[in-house]
Amino acid sequence: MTTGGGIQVITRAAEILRQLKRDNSGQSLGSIAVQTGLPRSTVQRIVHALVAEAFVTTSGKDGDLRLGPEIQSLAAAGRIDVVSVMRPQLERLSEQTDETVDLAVFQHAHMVFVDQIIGKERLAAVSLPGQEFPLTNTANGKAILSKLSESQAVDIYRREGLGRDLRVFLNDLAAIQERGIAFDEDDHTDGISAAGVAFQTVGDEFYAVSIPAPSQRFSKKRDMIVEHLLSFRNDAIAANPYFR
Amino acid sequence: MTTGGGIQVITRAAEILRQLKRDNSGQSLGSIAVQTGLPRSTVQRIVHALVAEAFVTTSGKDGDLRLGPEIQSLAAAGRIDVVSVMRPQLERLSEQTDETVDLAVFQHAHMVFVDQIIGKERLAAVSLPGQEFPLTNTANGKAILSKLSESQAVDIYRREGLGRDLRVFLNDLAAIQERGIAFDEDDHTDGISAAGVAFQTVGDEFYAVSIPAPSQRFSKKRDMIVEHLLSFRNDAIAANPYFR
DNA sequence: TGTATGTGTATTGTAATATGGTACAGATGT
DNA sequence: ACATCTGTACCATATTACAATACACATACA
Repeated sequence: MTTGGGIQVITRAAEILRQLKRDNSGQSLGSIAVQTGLPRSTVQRIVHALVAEAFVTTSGKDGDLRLGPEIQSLAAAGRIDVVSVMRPQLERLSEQTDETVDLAVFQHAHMVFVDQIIGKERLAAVSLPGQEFPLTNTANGKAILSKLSESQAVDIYRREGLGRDLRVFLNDLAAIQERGIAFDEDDHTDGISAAGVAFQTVGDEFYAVSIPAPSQRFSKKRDMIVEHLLSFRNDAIAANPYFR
Repeated sequence: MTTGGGIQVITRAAEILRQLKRDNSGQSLGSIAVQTGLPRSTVQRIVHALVAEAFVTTSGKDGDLRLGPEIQSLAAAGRIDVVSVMRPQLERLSEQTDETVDLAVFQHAHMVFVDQIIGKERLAAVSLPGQEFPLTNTANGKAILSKLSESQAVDIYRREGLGRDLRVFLNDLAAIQERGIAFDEDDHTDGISAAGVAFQTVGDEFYAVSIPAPSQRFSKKRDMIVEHLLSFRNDAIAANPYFR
C-alpha cells in the first residue's frame, strides 16, 4: 500500500507486518505470500528474520504467524502522552472560545475526564479529572459512541439504560457521524449544554474534547463554538499522524 | 555469516528501533550511528526507509527521530487478551490448590479485578470482576508494588494512607522482591489471608495473580499454595514471551 | 570571526547481499 | 492415491544494499 521507501526488504517487511495487522488470527507463509503478492520463498526469508527479532511470533503450530511481543515493547516505549500533547491545543481552544475545555478518554464503557482547561468565565460546577461520566447523555460521550460500532453503541445504550427510544438514539448518532460533532442540551446536567468532538489514537484509544457552558450562553455562542471545535479537529487531530 | 537473524537490513533496522526504544526523546542519525556502531550513511538509509513506513517519526526539528505511529497501530492489532491467555493457567492453579484464584490489573494507582476462578470450597465473600482494591494491604497489590519504582510505591503508599510505618512498608516490599511472592494476613479483610505474585506484559501493563482463603485454612495450606504460585510464575509467565 | 563539530542530504562504484525459482518432506483432506 | 496445503532448504544470479566521500547548513566555542 505504502509507496516504496528506499529499501526493498524493509518495504516488504512492512507490507508483511501490515498484512498481519489486517488479520492477526494466525496466518501461514503461503497466505501472506498470496495476500501481498510476494513470492513464497521471499516471504519465508523475511518472516524468519522478523521472527528472529520477535516482531513476529510463530506460536508452535502450523500456519500460525502473528505479530510478536517486540512490537508491544516498542509501542510501550513510543507511546505518546495524549494529555500533554493536547494541552497546548486545548488551551488555544479555550482562549478562542473563552470557555472551559474538557478532555476525556473512553475506558471500560465509561467516560473518564483526564484533563481540563478552565475558561475565564468560571462555571459553578467543574468536573474534576478522574471523574467518570456516562456516554449516552453527554456531548463527548455521544461523540465517542458515534465512532464505535453500532453493536458496541447499543450495548452501552442498554447498560446505561436511560429511558429513551433506541431509534431516536441511533438517529442521533448518525447525525453526529455526519457532522462530526455532538451536543448535549441540558441532558446530563440541567442548565448546562455542551458540544464535543471525538478522535482516536492509532493505538485505538478513544478520546473526546468537549466545551460545556451554561445553556443560555451556550446557545448564543453555539455557532462560534462549533466552528472552533471543528477547526480544532482539523488542526490538532487530522494533522497529527498519531490520531484519526 | 549472518549475525542473529538471516537478513542483514532487518537485523540492523531492528537494532535501530531498539536503540530508539532505549531513548525515545529524539535522537539524531549520528547518535544512532554511534550507539549502534553502524556507519552513519547506513543508518540514514535505513531510517529513511523506516520513516517511509511510519515506524519512525521525524517531528520536523533537527535530531528528532522517534518511534512512529505505525508501531502503535501494529501493537493495537497484536495486543493479546491477557484474561483469555491466562484463563487455562489460572484454572490449573485453582485445581492444584483447590482454592479461588484472582487475576487483577494495575490501573490508575488502583488494583482492578479482571478475572476469577472460583475454587471448590467456595468463599462467602467473592470479589467481582471490575471491583477495585487498594494496593498497600492486599497480596496482589503488594506484589505489584514490589515491581514498581520506589518513588511510585511511596506515592501510592501516601495516597492510600493506611497508618503504617513507611520503613516497615519498604522492608516488606524488599522481602517481596526477593521472594517473588507477597502475602496479606488478615490485613485487607479480617479472617481472609492471601498470597500473590505479580508480572508485567512487554507492553508494561502490570498484573497480579492471588489466591485468597480463610486464614485458618490458608495457614495450613500456605507452603503448598506458595509452591504452586511460584511454579505458576515459571510455567505461565517466564515461559511466555509476552510477559516478564 | 574562524574552526570544529554537529545536523540532514546526495552521489556513486562496488560486491555483498537479498532474491526467488525450484525441490523436498510431512500433514491434511479430498 | 491425489491434490493441496504446511514449513524447510538449496544456490546461481544480478539486483540490491552498502558505506565512503562530499556537500550545505547550524550551532558552539575560542
